[in-house]
Amino acid sequence: MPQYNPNEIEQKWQRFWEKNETFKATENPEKPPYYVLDMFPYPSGAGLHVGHPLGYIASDIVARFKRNKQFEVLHPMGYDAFGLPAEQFAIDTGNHPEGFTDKNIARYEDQMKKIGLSFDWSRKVKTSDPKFYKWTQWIFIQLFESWYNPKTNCAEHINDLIRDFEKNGNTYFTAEQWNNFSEAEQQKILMDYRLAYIGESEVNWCEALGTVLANEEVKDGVSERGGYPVEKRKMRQWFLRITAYADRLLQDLNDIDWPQAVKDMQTNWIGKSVGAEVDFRLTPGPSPMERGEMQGTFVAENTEDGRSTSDSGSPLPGRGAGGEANDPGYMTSDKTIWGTLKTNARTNRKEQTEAEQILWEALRNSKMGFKFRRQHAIDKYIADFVCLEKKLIVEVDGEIHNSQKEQDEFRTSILNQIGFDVIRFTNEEVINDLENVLIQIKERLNLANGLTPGHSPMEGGGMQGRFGAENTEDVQSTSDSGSPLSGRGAGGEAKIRIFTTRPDTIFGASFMVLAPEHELVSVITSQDQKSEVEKYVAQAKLKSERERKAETKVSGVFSGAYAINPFTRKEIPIWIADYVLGDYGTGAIMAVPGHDSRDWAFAKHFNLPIIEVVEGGNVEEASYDAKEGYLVNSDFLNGLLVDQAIKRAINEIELDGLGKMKTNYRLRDANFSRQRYWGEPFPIVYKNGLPYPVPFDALPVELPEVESYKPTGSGESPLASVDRWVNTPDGRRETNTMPGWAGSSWYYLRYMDPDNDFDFVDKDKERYWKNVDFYIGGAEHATGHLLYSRFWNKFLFDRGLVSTKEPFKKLINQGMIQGVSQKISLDKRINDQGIENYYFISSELLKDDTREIHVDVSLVDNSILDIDAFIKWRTDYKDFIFKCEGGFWQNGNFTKTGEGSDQFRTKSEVEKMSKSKYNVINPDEVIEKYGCDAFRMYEMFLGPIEQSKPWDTKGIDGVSRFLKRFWGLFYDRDGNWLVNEDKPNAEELKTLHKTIKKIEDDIERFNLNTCVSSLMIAVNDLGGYQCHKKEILEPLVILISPFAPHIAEELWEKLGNSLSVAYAPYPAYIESYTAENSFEYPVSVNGKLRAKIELPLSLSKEQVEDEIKNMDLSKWTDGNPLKKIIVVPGKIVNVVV
RNA sequence: GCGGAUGUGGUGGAAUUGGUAGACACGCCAGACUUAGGAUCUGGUGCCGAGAGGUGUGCGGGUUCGAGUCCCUCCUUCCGCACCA
Repeated sequence: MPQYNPNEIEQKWQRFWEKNETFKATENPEKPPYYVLDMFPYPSGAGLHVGHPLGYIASDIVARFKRNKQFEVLHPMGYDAFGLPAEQFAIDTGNHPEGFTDKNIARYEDQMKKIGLSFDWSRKVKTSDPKFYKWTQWIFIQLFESWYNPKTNCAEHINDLIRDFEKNGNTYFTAEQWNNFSEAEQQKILMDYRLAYIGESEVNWCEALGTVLANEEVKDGVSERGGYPVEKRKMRQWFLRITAYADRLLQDLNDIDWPQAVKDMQTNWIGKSVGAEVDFRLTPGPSPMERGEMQGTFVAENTEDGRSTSDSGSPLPGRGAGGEANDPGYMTSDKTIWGTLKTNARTNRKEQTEAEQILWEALRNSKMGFKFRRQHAIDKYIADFVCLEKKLIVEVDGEIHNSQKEQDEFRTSILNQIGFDVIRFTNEEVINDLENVLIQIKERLNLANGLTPGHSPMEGGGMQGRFGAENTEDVQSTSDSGSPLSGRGAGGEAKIRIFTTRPDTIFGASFMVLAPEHELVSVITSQDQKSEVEKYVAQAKLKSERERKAETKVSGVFSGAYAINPFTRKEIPIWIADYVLGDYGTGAIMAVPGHDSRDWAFAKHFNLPIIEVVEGGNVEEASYDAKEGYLVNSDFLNGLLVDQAIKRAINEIELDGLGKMKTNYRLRDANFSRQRYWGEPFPIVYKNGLPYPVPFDALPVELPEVESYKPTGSGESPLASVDRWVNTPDGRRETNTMPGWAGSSWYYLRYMDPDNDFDFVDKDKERYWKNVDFYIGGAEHATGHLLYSRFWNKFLFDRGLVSTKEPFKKLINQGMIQGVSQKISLDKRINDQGIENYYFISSELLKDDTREIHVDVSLVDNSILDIDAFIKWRTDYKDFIFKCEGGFWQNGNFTKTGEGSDQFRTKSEVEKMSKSKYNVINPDEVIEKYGCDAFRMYEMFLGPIEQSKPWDTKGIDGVSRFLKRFWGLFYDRDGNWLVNEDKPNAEELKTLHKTIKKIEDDIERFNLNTCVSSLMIAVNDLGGYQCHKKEILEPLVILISPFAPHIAEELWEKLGNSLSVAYAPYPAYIESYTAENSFEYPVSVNGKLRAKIELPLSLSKEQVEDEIKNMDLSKWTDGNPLKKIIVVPGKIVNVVV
């Protein structure tokens, strides 16, 4: 084969590799393992464009290099096959998404194989394959059957927790109580601990489409398809308790070699802030109660989504101090407002409704077997009827309650927390069917039987309340904060709990701010401010999240209430403002305008006092936010540095019982449910409404065939309509499916052992490969996939299922390849007859105000437009004039009008590669023309992998020529074999060994662009020496093989080797060959390069100095004496005059 | 606003610990071979200047014998987060 014919040899070797399974990895104990992985591709219908292979080529080079370095290399590829485009295709066409997906996969694979990537295709996985998702389901069951033990900081089997409950109980219940709980009660409690749990969260519901939409399907508040309105709707969802791992996910970032940008993004996403929670007491000011208002009006306002920062939000109830929960039963009312409550209660008793009167007659005098009281104050509320012994509250609601369900729910949840069961009836129920009402009350009383009254919030129906309150998307999971109404009982005073990261500045807290959705807003608001506050809160609710984000101006309203700064003892006003977020911290802050810019802006706007407590700025001019400087105006903190003051303040706060040190996270638990067909079914069956995992031998739970992929209209997934699948002898199946990231969270483990039917990965194999050594992919996965996989991996590690803490040791984000668009300009001229004439104008004649249109890049060569091809493509322009410097073209004829070129030039611009810009480069075509070795090398040659850079097809000529020159070292133009057995000379050896060193160093650092350069230099040098020596060329073939594997295999074979070059040992670098014995020193005078002098490298500094002194430098020294000579051996000489 | 990245010839980029700025390649210019050139080969190519020389890594300042590289201020472009207490 005389001429270099890339297409021929590339096909030959690709077939060879496939047939011989050249890249099949084994768990070879003789070799060190190296795992190279590309991020899991989702096979989209569009196939690959030149941007996609960048990462694949880079990782392939690393994989091939490591094989030459005698590592056992695992380099697999597979597909993240579940996803929205396939779902949408199925909905649109009625065809099964699997066929669509498989077709796309085939296309992807075909393209990847043409690039000569050295994947071990025998390990291919596909997430939608039941053999794969069997184990995704299995891992889900492991999560379901695990809880996070905060004491060991480790996930443990839920059975360990159950055993502990059976033996020791927990803060809320005794062992005996636990053992007497019904199965349902136990399961509900355990749900608060499981790492996979059911909660409730808001989804994007589109009524018109009858379906739930993903965030990316919603644009500007309407559905992307059709533009229908989208509203938030609460749905029961599965969640994964990633928040339990928040701190470890953060800490272990230190141990992995990832781009700082990705680490920063994860750090930011987890959002840890350490500070203190501090209770601020309210001053005993006027409250709604004292104004004799009805109970309904002073029910604390519920947050919009039912979320509270209360203890009920904690998934780990056992963790907290739990103090508030153990209040003695006799203290049923809030002391601060007892006076008011008493008055109200008396009034209410006099003004009983008909229904209340009827019920009272049935309950009074222990007619039900237990003593009931009516209009009795409990906490901040007045209960219609209460049985204190059984802690059962009975409420009778009139019409008004229909409109305040949310408030009632909140009230119920608060009462549940302090241990009361609440049962509610309407007036009608009591009047029309008293008997049924009494039966229900009786049942509730019996349910509470056997429990010691008055101790646990978990007992009886209380659990339901707990559970209900917990099921919000934004569970403040890692929070173990107490109720916002804490302090009941213990202190007997109303408090507002704030979170601050700057407890040192507490003496500078001159006001407080509550989020508009804070539950105490309506409780504390004074009569005078009531209407204004209500108006503000209503406005804040109306504002969409978008508007609230866009809003920059300061807004807020005074509540009329005051609190006492626990350190200054001064009264400070409480404001309501939406710059404080309801779902972060406690939804309330102490405002320190001197040292927080937002507080400062607020204080300035509303003319509130600004107190300096840290020296270093001018708080009249701006807040001083820096954590540097000494404390002033702060009593016992005066003179301390900020760091010391923070510690001292927290210490003091804890000693005084005002609060405690506290860590907050922004991270939220991960929603794991999708209302879709095309995803992994949950291995869950509901018995009596409680979820149970299916037994192991029932796995995988396969996706059933469905009649239609269309949305059900009810918000449920299409699976819900398959009765025969949904209904099992054991109960009803979960009909949600798992999200796209389920499979991708652990796929890297499956590659280690893809066909195992008995385990998700064999333990020994997992211990051999451990984790991914080198991972490459796009930066868009920084906080999604990369965080979830770390979480799953840590979980599996905790449970002893994998052996490493982190899944991906080294990570690189590849940049994008941008397109170079070509544009031509359309100009307009009005001729004598006043008719508008449009014509195109060559770019060098360009004026500013022309209209530009994109031209397909294939019609442009070197910014010269092929006009004939253009008008063939866009026939609507066929009669247009194309004006050039020397004349114009029209209908294929050129009319010369003057001097200059007849070429029509385009304007180029770097843009994203996209169809609409006609700048997409198809790798298939490039490979067809230049060969895939040239394509691979050029992609690397463009620049550093991490950077985005434009694709310039012209540039590929450079590497194409290089490969031909390289070939030319082996064959002459007539196809004669040139390689000889001559001994290489020193120069040739130097070239070879410098290259060996350079390639090795650069690949280890992932500088693949400079590798290509150094190979070019080597080939240029050897070409210059006319070197055709086997001793030089054979090692060079190995050096080039990771980059251009096909040409390397071909020449390797021609050199007489029978085995693939893929496993040839990387040549050893021998330093002595590269040693120089002399150096041409650049000599600069006062830092400016003036002369050069060739000197032996063996000379000492002093000897070099002597040589310099003997030089004639007078031209540049102006006759001034040499002050100093600086000699850097082997580098430079600088003469100072 | 906060955080990160980035800025070097006409273009992509190189310069690994502070030591000859512009490697390698594209493009361009000139030449050779050729019926031809969108093939191949040779030479040249930061800018200003005829030259000597001057000047030059986003702007301005600093440290140093010496700065693309270190420090400070500001700016450009891109990405991420966005009232996180």
